[in-house]
Amino acid sequence: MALSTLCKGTQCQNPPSGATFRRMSEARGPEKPEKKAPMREVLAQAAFQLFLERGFERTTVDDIVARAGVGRRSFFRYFPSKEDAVFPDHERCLAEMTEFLAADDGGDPVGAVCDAARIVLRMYAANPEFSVQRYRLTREVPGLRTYELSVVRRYEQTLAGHLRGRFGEDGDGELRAEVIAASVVAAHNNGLRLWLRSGGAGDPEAAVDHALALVREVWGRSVAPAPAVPFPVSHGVEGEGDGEVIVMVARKGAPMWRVVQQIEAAVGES
Amino acid sequence: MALSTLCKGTQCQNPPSGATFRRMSEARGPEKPEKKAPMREVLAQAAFQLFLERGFERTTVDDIVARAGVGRRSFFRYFPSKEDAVFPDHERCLAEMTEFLAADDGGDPVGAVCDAARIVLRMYAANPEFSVQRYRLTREVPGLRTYELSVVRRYEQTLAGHLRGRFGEDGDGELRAEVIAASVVAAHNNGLRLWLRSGGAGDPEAAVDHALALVREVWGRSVAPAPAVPFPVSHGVEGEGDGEVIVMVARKGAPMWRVVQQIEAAVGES
DNA sequence: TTTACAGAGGGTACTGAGTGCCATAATCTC
DNA sequence: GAGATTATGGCACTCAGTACCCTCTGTAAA
Repeated sequence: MALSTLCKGTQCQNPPSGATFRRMSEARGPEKPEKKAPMREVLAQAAFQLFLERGFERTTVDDIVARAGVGRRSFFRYFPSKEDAVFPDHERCLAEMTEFLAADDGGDPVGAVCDAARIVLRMYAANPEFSVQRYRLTREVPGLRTYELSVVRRYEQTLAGHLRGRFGEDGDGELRAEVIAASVVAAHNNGLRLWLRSGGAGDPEAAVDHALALVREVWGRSVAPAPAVPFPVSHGVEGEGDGEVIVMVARKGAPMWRVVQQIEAAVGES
Repeated sequence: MALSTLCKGTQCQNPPSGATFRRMSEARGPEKPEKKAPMREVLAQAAFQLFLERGFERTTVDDIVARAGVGRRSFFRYFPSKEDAVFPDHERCLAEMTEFLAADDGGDPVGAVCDAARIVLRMYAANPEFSVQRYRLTREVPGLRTYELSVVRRYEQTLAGHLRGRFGEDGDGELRAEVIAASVVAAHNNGLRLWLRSGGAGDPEAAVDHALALVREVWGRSVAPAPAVPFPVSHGVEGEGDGEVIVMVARKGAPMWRVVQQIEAAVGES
C-alpha cells in the first residue's frame, strides 16, 4: 500500500499557513504559473485554524468563509456540513480501504481486515500534529464526537461487509462478520487513542499491532470460508489425520482468551 | 398500533419532575378528575405519529407541537433535540444498565456485561410494534442513524467501563475491556436486528442469546482478573494437575473461532 | 385574604446551519 | 471568438435550537 498516496497533497494538511501550498507548488514545478490552491483545502485550513482558536461551536461558517476569502455558498459545495471540514480525509481513506479489500487475495480474512484497519492508522500517523489537535478538539465537542462515530461506523461496515462476503451470509457468517469487525475497530481505536493521548510521539504502529494481535489471537487466522467438516475434538487423545495437529491441555474454567493465547503461542505466531 | 403503550410504564419517564406523572395510570381512580397525560409522553406520541405519516425530515417541531396542542417552547423543555423524541427511553435504560452493573457480584465479568446488554433487548421487546416501526424509520433517516450510534456508543462505554474496573487499567485491561464491550454490543445488535427485520415476531431472546454465546465462547468466562500463572500448554500430552483438564486436538491452521467453539462444546456449556 | 414563591407552560425574537435558485465569472471546446 | 460547461457568489428561505420574558396556577406563609 503506497502510503504516500494516502494523504497526498490535498487532504490532510493541517499546517496553518502555507505548508500545503508550498508542497503543491513544488510538485507542480516552477515552469507553470502558480496554480491557486484548491478551495477545498483552503476552506479546511481556515476552518481548522478557527476551530482551534475559538472552538468549534463558536466558529460560524461565515467566519470560515470570511477567513478563506470565499463566498459562504462555496463552503457547502465542498463540505456537506461544518463537521465534515474537520475530517476532510476520511472519505478518501474509506475509498482506499474498500479498494484494498477488493484486492484481497482470498487468504486469511481476519488478517485482511486487520491490515485494512491499518490504513486508517497510517492516515493519522501521516500528520501527527494535525491528528493530535483534531483528537483533542473532537474529544471536547459533542457534535464532533457524534460525527466521528458515524465515520467509524462506516469503516466498521466496510470491514464487516468484506468478512460477510468471505464467511457467507448463512449460519453465523453475518454474526461473526459483525462481531469481528467491531473487535478490529475497537482494537485499532484503542491503539490509536493510546498514541494520540501521548501527543503523537513515536510510532503508533506498535500499539495498534499489539491490539490487533489480540483480536487475531482470539478470532484466529481462519482460511477462507469455514470448512464443511468440523475438527475432531474429544476428552482424550485421538483425532489423528493428515497434517500437523496441536494438542492443548488446560484446566476447565480457564479464561478463554488466555487459552487462545496459549494455543497461538504453541502454534507459533507468524 | 397502540401508541398509548408507546411509552408506558417505566420506560419513558425521564421528565424534569418525575413525581408529577409518575403513577398517572394507576392514579386514574374515579374520585380524582383525570389527570392529563404527561406532556413528555404526549409530545413523543405526536412526534412519532407524524414521523411515520410524513417522515422525520418533513416533520417540523412546529408540526409536532401543533398536534400535541402545546407551545413550541415546551418541546425543547422535554427533548433536547428532535431526534431525542424518537428514542425517549434510552436514558432510562442506560441508567438501568449502570445500576445493574453496579450491583455486579464480582463473578464472571463477560457474563455480567452480556446480561447487562440484555436489558436493552428487553426494552425493545417490551414494545415490539413500536420498536419495529422505529427501526424502519431509523434505517432510512441518516440523522436518526447517527443519533442511534451515539446512544449505542454510550451503552458500549458503560460496558467497557465496567470491564475496565474488573480487568484493571494496567496491561491489556483497557484493551480487552473495549474489545469485549464492542463485541458484546455488536453481537447484541446483530441478534436484535434479526428480530427487528423479522417484524418483531416471536422471541428475540433466542437470537441474542445465540449471538452473545459466541462472544462468551471466544472471550470465555474468565473469573476475576487474569490468573497470575499461565496454564500448561504443549504439543503433547502432559499437563496433569489437580482438577479437571480438557485436552483439545485440532489441525494447525484451524480457524480459531471454531477451535474455541469446540472447546466450549467439550467443556459443556453452562 | 393577601402576599410571596415556585414551577409549568407559552410567546417572541434571535442565531446559525443548510438549501434552492439564479446570476455571473472563469474555463473549456470547437 | 461563439457557445457550452463549470466554478463561484449572492440572496432568500426553512428550520432547529436558544435566550429572555411573560402568564397562569397552585401552595404556603403572614
